[in-house]
Amino acid sequence: MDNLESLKALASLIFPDVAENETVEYLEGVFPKRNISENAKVTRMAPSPTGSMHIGNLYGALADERIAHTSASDGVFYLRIEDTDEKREVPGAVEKIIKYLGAFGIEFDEGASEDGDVGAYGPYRQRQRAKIYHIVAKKLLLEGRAYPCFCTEEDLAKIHDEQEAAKENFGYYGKWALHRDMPPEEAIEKIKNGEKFVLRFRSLGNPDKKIDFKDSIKGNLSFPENDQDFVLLKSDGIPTYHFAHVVDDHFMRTTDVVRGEEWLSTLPWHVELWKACGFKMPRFCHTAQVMKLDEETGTKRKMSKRKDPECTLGFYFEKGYPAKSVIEYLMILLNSNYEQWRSANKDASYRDFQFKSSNMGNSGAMFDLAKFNDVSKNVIASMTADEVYDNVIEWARENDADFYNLLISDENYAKSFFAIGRGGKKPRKDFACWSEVKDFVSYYYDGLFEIKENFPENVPESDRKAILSDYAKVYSENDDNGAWFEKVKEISEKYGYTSDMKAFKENPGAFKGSVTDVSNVIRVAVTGRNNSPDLCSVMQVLGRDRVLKRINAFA
RNA sequence: GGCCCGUUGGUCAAGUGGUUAAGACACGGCCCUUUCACGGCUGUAACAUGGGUUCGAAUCCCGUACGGGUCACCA
Repeated sequence: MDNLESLKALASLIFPDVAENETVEYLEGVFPKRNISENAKVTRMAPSPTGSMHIGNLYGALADERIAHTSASDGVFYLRIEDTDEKREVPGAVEKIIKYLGAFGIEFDEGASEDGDVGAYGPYRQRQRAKIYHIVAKKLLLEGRAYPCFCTEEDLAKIHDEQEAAKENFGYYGKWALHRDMPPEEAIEKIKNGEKFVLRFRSLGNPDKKIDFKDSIKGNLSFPENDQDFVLLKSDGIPTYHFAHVVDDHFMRTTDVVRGEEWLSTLPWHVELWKACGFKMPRFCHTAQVMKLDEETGTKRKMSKRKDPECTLGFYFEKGYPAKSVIEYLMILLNSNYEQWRSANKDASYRDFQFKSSNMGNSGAMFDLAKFNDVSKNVIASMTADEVYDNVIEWARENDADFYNLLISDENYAKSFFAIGRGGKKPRKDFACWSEVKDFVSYYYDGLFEIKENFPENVPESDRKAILSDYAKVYSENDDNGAWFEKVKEISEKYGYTSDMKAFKENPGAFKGSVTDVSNVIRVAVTGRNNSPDLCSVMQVLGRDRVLKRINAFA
C-alpha cells in the first residue's frame, strides 16, 4: 500500500493528541479483563444527562442492576455518563440521576458518583475519554476502516432529498458516500485549510446478506448487513453514541449490554463496528419499552413526559408512593414470574428473587395505574404503624407543612390510629400513597374534623337525637368491641331498629332499620362520614373528650 | 416508504404440537360483617386475520391487517 505514508500523515494530523506508543494494545493493558468469577455479569446504566428521569430509565436501571447482582456475588453494575451531546446537556442532571436512583434503592458498584469517579475502568464520563476514542479511531483510520468526511449539513440534506426522489434508502453509504474514496493527500489539504470534518466508518457490509443475531431477551434475530458509513467522531472530536458504545463497553469490560429496544435498528451498525475494532462482542439484552394507553386515540404508545404525569419520577415523590411500591411494580413488569414468587415469599426482599433476562417480556408493557395502586396498597399494608408514621411525616414535611405539624404534635396519638387494622393477618389496604392519608385520617384532628356525609336517611331526627343522647350516657372509653356492640344493640332494639341482621335481610320492610343504621348514626357524629375503620377502635383512639363532645353536638 | 420487532380477556400475563387456555389487577354476584377495608367463594371476558403443514395448531410456515421502533455531527 503506497498510500500508507500519506494515511499516517493524515492520522497524525487528525489525532495530534495520540502518541506513537498509545495504541489499542496499550489500552488493553490499561483496562485488563476483569478478574471476576465466570458467571459474573457486568452491566451498566448509561444515561445522557439531558433531562429529568422517567419511569423508563428506572425500569432499565433496575433490569441492569438485577442482572448484574443476581449473576454472581461479584457481578458489577456501574454508571457511565453519556455526555457526548454538549448542546442538550442539562446542568446538575448527573447528580439528580444519582440521587433519584439512590432514593429507589438502586446503587452502583462503580462509575460516576457524587464524589467523582470510582473504579479502575474510568473515567466514566465520556467527554473525559476523548483520548481513548481517538486511539481506537486512529487505528481504524490506518486500517482503512474510517475516513474524514467534509460534507456540510446542506450537502447531507441534498443527498437526503435526492434519495427521496430516487426512492432509495436514506443515509451515507455506497455511491452516496461522497468522500469515501478521497485520497489522503486531498483530505490533508482540506484539513490544513481549516475545513470542518467528521470521521466516518467505512462499511464493508452488503445489505443483500443477512446476519443472524442472538439477543438475550428477543431471541434469534435476523437483519441485513450494515452498509452505512455512519459518523464515528463528530466535528468536535467527540464520538457519537455508536462509537462510544463499542469503545466503552469493550474497555469497561461490559459483559451484558442492556438497553432499550430502540437500539435494535442500529444493531447492525454496532455488529460491524465491534468486528472492525477487533473486539469480542458482549451479550445484548434489548428491553421492551414501558407503554401507555393513549386516552384520545385508544392506542398504545410510548410513555410521554408531557401527557403522562406518572411517567416522570417526580410524580411518585409528589404523590408519596413508597419507593418500594415502584420497585415492586417494575419487577412485575420486568419478570413475568415475579408476582407468583412474591405471593409465596411475602416478606422477602425483591433482591432474593432470581431474576432472569429470559423471563423479560418482549413486547412493551402498558403502565397500569390501577394495578400499580393495588401493588402499592399491599406494600403499605405490610408496614408497621411506626413505618407508616415515619413515611407519612417524611412526605408531609416536604408537601404539607400543616399536616406535618399536626402529626408530630402527638406522635403516639398518630401511631395509635395508624395501628388500627394493621399488623394482623388481613391488614387493611386503605391507601396507595401518602398524599391519600390526610383525608383518610382527618377526623382524628378537631381542626380537620367536619361532617362530610349525611346521617342515615331512614333515621328521623328525633330518633337520631335519642340514640345519641342514650349512647352518650352508656358510653365508656374502656369498652372493648363486644361490650361496645352490646350497648349499640340495646339502643337499637329500644327504638325499633333490629339487631337481628339475618331477620332484617330476609325482610327489611318489617323493620324501621337495623343496628347498622344506629351504628352509622354514631359513626357520622364521631367521624363525619359513613365509612371508617372499626368504630369502637376509632373511639378508643379519639378518647373520651372528643367522642362525647362530638356526640353531644347532635344529641 | 425501507428495515426491524411484536399481536393470548379491558390491563399485566402463563403457555414452546394434544390443556376444560393458568394466575394477578379491574369489573359483577354471593358469603363474612356495625359501615368501609380485608378475606373467602364465584361470574363475565382472550389466542388479530386468511391460507397452508399435521391425525391434531395459541404453539410451525406463508400472506394480510394492526401496533411499536428506527432511518441525525441525539442518545
